[in-house]
Amino acid sequence: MKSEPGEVSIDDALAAPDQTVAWTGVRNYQARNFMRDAMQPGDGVLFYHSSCAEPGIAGLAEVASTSYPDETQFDPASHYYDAKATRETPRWMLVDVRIKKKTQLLPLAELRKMPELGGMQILQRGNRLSITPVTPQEWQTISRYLLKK
DNA sequence: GCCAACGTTGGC
DNA sequence: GCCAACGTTGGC
Repeated sequence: MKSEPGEVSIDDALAAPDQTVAWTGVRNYQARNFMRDAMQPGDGVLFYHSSCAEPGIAGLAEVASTSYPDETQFDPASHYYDAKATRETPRWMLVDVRIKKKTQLLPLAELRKMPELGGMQILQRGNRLSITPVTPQEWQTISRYLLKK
């Protein structure tokens, strides 16, 4: 899951109550559908810093809730306000994400050097989705790399 | 700041 | 439903 550290960094998430943040601001249907339909509490999350000086994986997290409406869609003062969304028929759903471990940054450039990750969705040309699935093999490769001393 | 790639919008 | 125009993402 991508986050711009200028908005919510892994340190921001660590400082939040219960190390948990609501994943607000997703306004892409595919990404929303992953949160709404595919994610379960306890699922592993790679916390990725995007649009910053050093893009890459900053730590390990987990899905900490089932999906529920993103409050920011109802708030006219929010950058993420959506006039077409109502409380009766919300358009944007999110999940809570709890940080489990901040790690050394695993930079995008390093990810690209790992042959086992050649098929990883986030590394594909033109990928822009802020939430993408990770295969068990990719998870193994990355979490081992992150947790090794 | 550039720009490739992709998503969304809206006229027809 | 098509598709051109426009907006956004995100690495570099």
